[in-house]
Amino acid sequence: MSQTAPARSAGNGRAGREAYDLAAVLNIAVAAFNDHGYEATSMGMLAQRLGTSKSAIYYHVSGKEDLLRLALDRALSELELVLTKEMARSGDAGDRLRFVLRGAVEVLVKDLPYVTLLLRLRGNTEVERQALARRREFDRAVAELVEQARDDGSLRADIDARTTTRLLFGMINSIVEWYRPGGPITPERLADDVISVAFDGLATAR
Amino acid sequence: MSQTAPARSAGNGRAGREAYDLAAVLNIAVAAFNDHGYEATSMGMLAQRLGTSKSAIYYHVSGKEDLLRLALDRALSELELVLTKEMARSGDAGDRLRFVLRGAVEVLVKDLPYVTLLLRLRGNTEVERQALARRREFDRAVAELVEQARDDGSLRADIDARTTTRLLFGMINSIVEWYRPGGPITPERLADDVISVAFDGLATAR
DNA sequence: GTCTATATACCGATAGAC
DNA sequence: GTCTATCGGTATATAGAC
Repeated sequence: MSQTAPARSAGNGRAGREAYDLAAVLNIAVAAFNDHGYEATSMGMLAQRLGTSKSAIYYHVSGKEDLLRLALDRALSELELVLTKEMARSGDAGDRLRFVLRGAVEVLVKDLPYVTLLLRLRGNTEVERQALARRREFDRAVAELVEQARDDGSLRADIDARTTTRLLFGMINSIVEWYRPGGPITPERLADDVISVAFDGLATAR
Repeated sequence: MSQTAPARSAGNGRAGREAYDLAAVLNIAVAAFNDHGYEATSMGMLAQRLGTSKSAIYYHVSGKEDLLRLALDRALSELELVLTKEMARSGDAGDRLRFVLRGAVEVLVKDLPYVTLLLRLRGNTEVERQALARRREFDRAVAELVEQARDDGSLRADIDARTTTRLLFGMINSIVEWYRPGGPITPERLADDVISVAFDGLATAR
């Protein structure tokens, strides 16, 4: 666990310096993990990027795995929030599926480095395995929506639901490998394009 | 470089034992790299999986990075072969694009562990960076096909070609994360489904 | 070709001064 | 809160016997 538990409460006056530090450490760490891979990133490299020493980092977090855990929790919480919002909606399964996919793209863009880290997990440690379990649960919930949409007749039924879900996620998740905010494509346009390609395909309109 | 250069020449009589050994080492290594990540895989782990010692491995290859280089070369050579075959074909750009995508899916399934390793590279070492450069060249060639197909009118033009190519690859490449040969979906069916979803979309036929 | 033993370097993490 | 110095462990890779 982090040694600076109140770090997440923002706007706590002058004591906010600690919160900024933890956030800065986490941002730098996630960027380094994504650049070189989690295992290939040493605490020494993080210290170098932060312009401090290894010990200074250990004051803020209990270790390298703690940084990973905090980062993954942020990504997973944001994704799970999309499902929470979805459950409060009306509409048929097709509409709700579109809502979730759009929400996933938005989270992916908003917290790009954090979601990138999540999507590259290999399950080497217990922290990673627990994160993967949470991610699988998210995937399972979306897969259920896909099945409902299929039963409703809004999705084609000649391809099985599991394959459909996986190809959908494959397309969406791959966004972290190339999309960079601030480029020519806005997040809204990106979400539109993804959903349009997924549902209507690339071929010229029939 | 490998110390057993003639290892690739198959069918060389009784001396074929060395070839088998190198192939076995490579297969085990690639599997381990995919399970734990390249950096997180130690030579000791490979020795354990092979039932020998670290030194025995160093007799066959010059080091851990040599194993990575051999594995990536195999995956890249197979993918590049698809483009070579494509250039000898006639037909419009749309047909040729479908041919390349189908070929990519087939290579991906046939050499699943090797392509998986390729797709997970981070570019930490020179070997990885050179492999990434070759992969980018492959991607660029396919992107060119996409543009031609767009100009021909066989692909929709309301989404830019780069985004189209990336979403296509995202869907195809994600196959390594879930597809397992020997399951209920044959490679041919998989290729059909991927191309069908990519071109016609998931929505019920209009 | 494979083994044990080891050289050398770097890893994550800690101690203790300031 | 950050520093230098260092611990114990493990990594890649090699030496030399067999």
